[in-house]
Amino acid sequence: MPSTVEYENLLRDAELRVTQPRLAVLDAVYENPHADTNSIIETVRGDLPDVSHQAVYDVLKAFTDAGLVRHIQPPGSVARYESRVGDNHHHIVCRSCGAIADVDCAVGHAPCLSASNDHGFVIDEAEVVYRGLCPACATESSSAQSPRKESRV
Amino acid sequence: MPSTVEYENLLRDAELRVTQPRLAVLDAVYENPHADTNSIIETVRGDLPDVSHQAVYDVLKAFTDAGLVRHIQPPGSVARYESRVGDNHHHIVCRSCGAIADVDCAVGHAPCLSASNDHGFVIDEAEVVYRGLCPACATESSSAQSPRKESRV
DNA sequence: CTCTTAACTTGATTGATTCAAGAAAAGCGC
DNA sequence: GCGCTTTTCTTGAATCAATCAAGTTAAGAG
Repeated sequence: MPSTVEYENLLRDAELRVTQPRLAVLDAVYENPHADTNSIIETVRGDLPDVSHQAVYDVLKAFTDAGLVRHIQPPGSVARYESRVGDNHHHIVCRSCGAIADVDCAVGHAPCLSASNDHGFVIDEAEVVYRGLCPACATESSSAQSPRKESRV
Repeated sequence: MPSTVEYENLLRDAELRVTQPRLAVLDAVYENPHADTNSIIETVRGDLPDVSHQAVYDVLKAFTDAGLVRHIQPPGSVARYESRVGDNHHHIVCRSCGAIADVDCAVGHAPCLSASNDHGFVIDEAEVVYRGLCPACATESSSAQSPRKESRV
């Protein structure tokens, strides 16, 4: 949880003006990993009740362009944002509840960058989305041997 | 390009009723790899001008559930569909023009399934999205050495 | 040929995201 | 500190993929 001063420095280093909405959005993204835009808007309004949704959209776009936050788009979900940038990490999405967790690269160095047939494309990045069950949902579906109720999967 | 009879068999094998809209959608997906829903609707209407968009949505969902087609959601794009199913292949998306191509697994067997820290998730699939430049856009941006104009990347 | 059920049509609705125009305020130089 | 310029924010509307709902049609079983 960086301090306000640290947030201000982050903004200034990125050559972005320091404003209340921006500080609040930055804090919201740091405090809520993988939050969607709407959650961020609500979190921001906890501090600044009158911030417009448009401002948050604008700020998130500015942050993404500046590399301050990362914009991810898990299949079946709306846009989400995270503060962890600069490393090559991926995500796992729970099929059942949609929970998202960070996953470091399996192999130390960019793992899947070597495609077998790249069709002449110049590949510079590989993003991996793992699918599976989060601990809670996995426990639920495997331990719920009693067929009394449909386990929501 | 499978024949109509082959399409019919595909449908029957999947325990789906054979209808004109379904045959047309199936053909559209086979003929237009990675087409988005709207393109499919337009293609289908080339054969059957009065098909409703809702029918196409319904059919695509039924096909996806039955495993006849695969539903993909490249970041920054609407839903797309492809007929290549059953193998573990991935996609490369051009940053510049959005073109999509298939990419076989780098390593023969599910390449990135071994995450270093899975947070207790039970991982059963890994989908890789490669980002880069398609041959056309790569040529454009690298051969344009003259700095007269901003190369759009 | 009839019946049942799945599929399709029509029309409205949702909801994330974007667009547009004007008002506010950040940070510059003075 | 003070005004100026530019960016940022507010307000309000629009877009568009996707979904929902209710009624009609037609596929396939018997």
